[in-house]
Parts: sequence; C-alpha cells; structure tokens
Amino acid sequence: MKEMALFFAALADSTRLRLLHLMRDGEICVCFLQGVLKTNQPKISRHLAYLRNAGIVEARREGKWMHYSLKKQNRELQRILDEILGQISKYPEARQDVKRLQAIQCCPARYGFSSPFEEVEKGD
Amino acid sequence: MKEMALFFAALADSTRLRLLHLMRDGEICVCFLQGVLKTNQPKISRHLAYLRNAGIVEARREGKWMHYSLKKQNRELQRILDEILGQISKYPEARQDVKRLQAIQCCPARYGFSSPFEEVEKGD
DNA sequence: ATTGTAAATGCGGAAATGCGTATATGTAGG
DNA sequence: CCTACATATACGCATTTCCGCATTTACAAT
Repeated sequence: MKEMALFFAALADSTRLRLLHLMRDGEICVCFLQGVLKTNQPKISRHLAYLRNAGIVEARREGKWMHYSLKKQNRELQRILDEILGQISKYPEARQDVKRLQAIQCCPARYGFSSPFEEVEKGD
Repeated sequence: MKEMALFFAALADSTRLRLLHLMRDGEICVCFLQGVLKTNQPKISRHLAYLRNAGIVEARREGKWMHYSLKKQNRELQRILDEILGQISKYPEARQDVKRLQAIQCCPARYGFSSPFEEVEKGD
C-alpha cells in the first residue's frame, strides 16, 4: 500500500508530470528536457532522480549524456500510467512542451542547448 | 496541470487510499471509518477534508453523522480512479479493512463504535 | 438552557518537499 | 594531467505535510 502512495507522490508535481509526458514517445536526454522546460539543470535532475527512485523511469548513459525513459510497469500499473499520460496530453502546457521538443529534436544544432527557444512560442 | 498534481497528492498517502477504498461500495459514515482504521478521529477527519478539497469525495450530513462518498468524476478521471481502486483492493490491508467494515455494518450495535474490533482480526 | 455525541478545526512540533546556488562527479578530448 | 561539458548532489532556506492533543462546532434530546 505504501508503495502505491509512493507512486502517486511521484506524480504529485507538475514538473514531474511534464517530464513524464515528454518521455511518452521514447527516451530523451536531460539537456533536451532542460531546453523544453526552460529551467535550471539541478531542478530537472532532482525531479528525474525522484522519478527514478519511484521506479517510474530509468536512465541510460551514453557518453556524457543521460537518456531517460519510462520504465515498463506491471500490466495494471502500466494501464493506469497510460491513462494518466493520455490525460496530461490534453493540457495546453503539455502540448507546448511537445512542440518545443520536436523543434529541438528536429534541428538540435540550431539551438545549441543554450539559446532561448522563443521561436517555438507562437501559440497553437 | 496543477490540478492534476493536486489530484495525485491526494492519493499519495496510504491512509487516504484506505479511506477511498472503503467508499467503493457506497457512502459511509465517519464513525465507521474510524472503527475500521482504528485510529483517532481528528486524523480521519483531516484526511477526509483533504480528499474533499481535492474534489475526490463529497460529504452529506444526516443529523449528527457525516456520510462520505466518492464524487463522480469526468469520464477519463473516473476511469483512472476506478483502475486505482481496483489496484488497492489487491492489498491484504485493504481486504482486511473491508472485512472489518462488513462486520461493523452487519451489526453496528454490537460494536457500539467504542469496542475494539479484534474479533474480526482472524486473518484471511 | 444543558447535556451528550459526531465531526471539524486550532495549535505546535517533527519530518518531508521544493527551490536556487554552489560544488562534485563522470566522461571525452587535447 | 588539465579543461570543458553533461549531469548529479550538498547545502541552506522557506513552505508544506502529517500527527497528537485540546478545543470548538453542529446537531439531537431532554
């Protein structure tokens, strides 16, 4: 029962919900997440650690980079998680995130992970 | 997005998960919940208030008694909630709770809401 | 009005959480 | 070895959460 509470505690934060949602289509590296959420790096890192401790995501190192992805859950929990991710995707904020991510993934060099991502901002 | 995080925060506590699970078959009064969880009354009351604020349960007064029940959610959230409640029901702790509740509901007078519920304890 | 019972709330303390800043770790390349 | 970059962690602080205890509110009955 406690583990279940822990699971939900991990979901009880909008930053973490956004991170999870961005992993929906596969693994993604921290610098991209940072670029999309436009916040400082330790914040991202700490929330990812939280999700990892909760067993919701897993990490893979590739050289300097860390790639995070959704960890496979048991059938029931997976279904719940899928429903949740589906719900998240309805929030404008989440859609914006995906747009920004796609822009970065499309031409990462152009952004260099340091420039602002304003040009992706032009609303729906 | 924040509201969603709030929703999960409400689920991020095993006492609250137990309370929700006990409402699965309909509304239930606070004194019964107190009897089943065998803890002090303010604790129950505060967790119920938390759930009420999160919009997950609602309360109905009937004389001195307050009856709590699961509040109807929109389709998607309802589905998620149902899955979750189904998951909870698999925990031995949750099954125990239901047994105790049934014993109390069956003959409340016998327990008088003050006697210990030990006789329901005999495991599975 | 007074009493008794059910439930909610106020209060103070312990613990957890989230944040930003600074620093440490790990890895690749010169 | 030294530097540069990506990521993780330590630290201090403010806020929140949970708890037990005491008190208050709400209602019913006399």
